[in-house]
Amino acid sequence: MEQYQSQLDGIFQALADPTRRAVVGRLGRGPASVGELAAPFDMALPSFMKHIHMLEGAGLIRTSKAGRVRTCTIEQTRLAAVDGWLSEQRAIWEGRTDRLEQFVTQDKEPKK
Amino acid sequence: MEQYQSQLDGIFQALADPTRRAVVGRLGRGPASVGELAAPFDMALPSFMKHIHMLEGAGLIRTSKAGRVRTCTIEQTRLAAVDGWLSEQRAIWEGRTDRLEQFVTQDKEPKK
DNA sequence: TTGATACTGTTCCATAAGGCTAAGTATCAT
DNA sequence: ATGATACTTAGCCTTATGGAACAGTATCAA
Repeated sequence: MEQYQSQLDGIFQALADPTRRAVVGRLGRGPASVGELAAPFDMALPSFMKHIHMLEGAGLIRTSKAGRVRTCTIEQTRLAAVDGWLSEQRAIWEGRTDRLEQFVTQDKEPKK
Repeated sequence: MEQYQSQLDGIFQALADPTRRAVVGRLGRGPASVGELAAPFDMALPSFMKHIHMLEGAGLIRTSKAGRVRTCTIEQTRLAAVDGWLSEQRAIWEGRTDRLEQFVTQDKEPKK
């Protein structure tokens, strides 16, 4: 609950860059290698890798290496934290300040 | 549509700090002066003001001065941009890559 | 008109972010 | 065994962030 805040720091920070948001968007279509992900960007690989590391650090993606290829996968559940924070805000300004704990501490369930 | 991205940069960046998220949370309960907002934080006023400026720059709050007091108000519609981006992501990984324009360019309507 | 209040403006500082190049390692293909 | 591929590591550079102190301005209250 204290670390909820620092997690949000990392998540929002990671999403505050267009390159990283684009990577998240791409990974939404399915896993991809670092090379594939980097291709669309006019940027040296080491620079691009920093973005990958930051996304992984924020928990927004997972990566694993097979041979010389590192494959990245999106971690959808982490975006739920953003969703949770938004719900929290909405709850506040709608006057429903109760039930906040639910948004904050548990992963949001498929809201269908 | 190009500036949609740089707007998101600013919004996510602004939300990537716990002080600023706390201010957003507080303003969700109603307008407040800079002094009131700053009170809970162990921070010099000029430092705190930087956060206010950043939030205003991102369009997340509006401020106006009456006499010597500057009052801040939340701009709920700006958080809708975050909501829109999230919807976009969800649309992508659910395979519905059509209709993206709608999420991107127009304010989301109350999704009741 | 004096003093307190509520910011503002300016400058400084340390660290982090985002980019680069150059060189290194580990696989895979031949 | 060699060369190409796919990252990695290590520095370096510039700008942005988040904090501080200190002095300044504009109100409001007495």
